[in-house]
Amino acid sequence: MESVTQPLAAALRQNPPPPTPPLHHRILTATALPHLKQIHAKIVRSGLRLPASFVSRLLDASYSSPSSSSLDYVLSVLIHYHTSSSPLVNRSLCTLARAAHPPWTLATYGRLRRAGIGIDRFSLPAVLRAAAKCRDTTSAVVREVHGLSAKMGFDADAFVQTAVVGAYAALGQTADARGVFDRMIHRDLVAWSVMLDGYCQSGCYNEALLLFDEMRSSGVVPDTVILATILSACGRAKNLALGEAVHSFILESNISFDAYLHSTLISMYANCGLIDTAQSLYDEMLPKNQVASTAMFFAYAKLGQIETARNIFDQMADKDLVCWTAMISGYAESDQPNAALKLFNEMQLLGVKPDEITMLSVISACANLGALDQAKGVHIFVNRNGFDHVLSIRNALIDMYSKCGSLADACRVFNEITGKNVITWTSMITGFALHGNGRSAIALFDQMVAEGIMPNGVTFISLLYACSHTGLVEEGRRIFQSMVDVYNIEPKHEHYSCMVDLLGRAKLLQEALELIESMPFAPNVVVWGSLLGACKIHGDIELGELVAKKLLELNPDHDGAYVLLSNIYAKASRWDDVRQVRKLMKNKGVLKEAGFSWIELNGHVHEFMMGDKSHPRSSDIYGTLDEVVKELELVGYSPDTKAVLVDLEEEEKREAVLLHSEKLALSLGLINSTRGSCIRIAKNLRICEDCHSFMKLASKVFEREIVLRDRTRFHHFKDGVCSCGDYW
DNA sequence: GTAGGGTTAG
Repeated sequence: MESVTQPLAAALRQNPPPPTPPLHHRILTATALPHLKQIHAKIVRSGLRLPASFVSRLLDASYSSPSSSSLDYVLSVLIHYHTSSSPLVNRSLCTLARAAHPPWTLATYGRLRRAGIGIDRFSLPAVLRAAAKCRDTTSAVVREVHGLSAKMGFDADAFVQTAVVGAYAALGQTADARGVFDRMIHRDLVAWSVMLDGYCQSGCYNEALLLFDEMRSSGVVPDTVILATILSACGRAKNLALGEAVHSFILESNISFDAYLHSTLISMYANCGLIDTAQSLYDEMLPKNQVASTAMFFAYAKLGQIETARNIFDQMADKDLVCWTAMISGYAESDQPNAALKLFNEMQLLGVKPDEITMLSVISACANLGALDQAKGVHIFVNRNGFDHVLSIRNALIDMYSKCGSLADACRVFNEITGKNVITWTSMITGFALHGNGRSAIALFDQMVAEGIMPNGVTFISLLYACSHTGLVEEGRRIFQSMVDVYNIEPKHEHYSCMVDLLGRAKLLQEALELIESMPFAPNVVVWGSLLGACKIHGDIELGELVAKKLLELNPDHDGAYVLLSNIYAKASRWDDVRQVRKLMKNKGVLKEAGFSWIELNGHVHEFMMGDKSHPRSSDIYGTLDEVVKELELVGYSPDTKAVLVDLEEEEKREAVLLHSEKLALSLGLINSTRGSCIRIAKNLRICEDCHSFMKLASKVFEREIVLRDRTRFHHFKDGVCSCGDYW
């Protein structure tokens, strides 16, 4: 302190400002830190006593331009001026804890304790809040403060104990929080509220709802804060019955219907699928606030009514970060990654700074787009904006890189992470699975378990998927068994679906059917769909008909069922049956999802439909395609018209096959690349057999590595072979 | 102590 203030004081002496206002006036008005420090030094020298309000301003100024030297300064002031139970100490800790400098609060707390300065019932909650906010804190700090609070005799102090509950809950230690809560002698509404919210923050909505029940039976009457928390939990847990009960309770109790409750009700009904109820509540709301509007449009976005969502979004006068993020996420989840990225750019042009949640949606959009250059751009943005050490973001980056075809980049991000969680491992396992590297996926799983990370249900979906795409039948069976026997995870539809896929692909159709019949719950469309896919691969008409029937019983509009069934018939040249299925589809208004491919060149995404002529370089593309076909025919390529599933003349079929969208994308890629380089193509449906052979030959003849992402996996074509080993 | 946006799979 001396070294900082003395030169300034000296400067002051040498060059005193001529019409100096009286010292007491300056004490009352100064706000800038250097100025305050000068006055501080003067007062210290003059032996005057410092007014508390001045010290308080001095501290505020120090916190507003934080650095380690200003922290030292704060401490020296505090240590110099403290009294045994100083409100100033508490205020400092609170300010530090709120000012997004939680590690400093902890450091300050430690040094104050060492200096023997009073820590009392008011300082402990501030320290706890800081501990809970620190990203890397384990519960050790909370445990320490918790122990200290007991030692100091605050175990019956509702204020302190509520803070302990809140701190454990904020770290996700809901069991510890609940333990403290249960031992509290006096529980006020705030204590209930903190515990309820703690459950909700950790995603334990059902526990929250149970606790709410308990609260009501113990005669505690909820207030609006608690009701809002509970309604939100009902929405997230999709517990419509309780949500409606709470709604009635609010109406019956004449509780004032404030904006909080109104927005929460809208979001509860929307989350429970009652969009019309949500809409009429929203219509009644005047004025409509940002929260309610965001809840409303996000609900439409989740229902796939993205245009309705966008209309509400566009009508909003003020849009905060949550609002932008919700719309970006809405596009990302609705398979419109380009729109999501476009909106992200617009948001930034308006000067709105993204947070971690925004970035997660943007990264996910980029993953779905599958464009590597854009992905790298997003990664650079993440690094430049200080998101690079956030675990959830790094996890999302692993997924993004693997879905953009660069397993190497995904591995790099993975290897740099210390403190990997189950999502980190699962994302990497999924990466290997997507690229057909089943052995690596299993090896990574073993390593994960060896490092003491518990797999979850999603981990097993990825693992089984990896086995299925590599044909590792025996390993798949073993993993499925260990999931139940060793890890005690109940297999769900998704797991059975992967197993059916695994067995079905390996031509074990009967075993797959038996597995479905042995399921402890009714199979859904996805499970039957996996079996139908296998019937198509192996041309099993009889079983295929049966499975398609089951599928259509569950969902008469399932386009996949019709398409696969007609493919099965087409493969066997049963054109009458094909026509009949197509007629049925037409009558029912079921549309086949249109196939398209896209390719990224210099950060620009080019999209192609089958036979698309809308590209500006269309004539070059078709010219190139003709030459490519000629060259490939020299090395034995002949269009495999089995892939054409409509009854056409042979020549027409040949043309149809040659117009597949991925071939157009490849032609554009060839025009824009040189020998030895890599061409990356993505496709929304699965690649057909003819395009697969075409890509293999093209990779050899034109000396390009071709990385093609289809609906379910990656194919890396190089030197005439594909990484999938033709097993897909 | 309160409402709206989130990463792995599908």
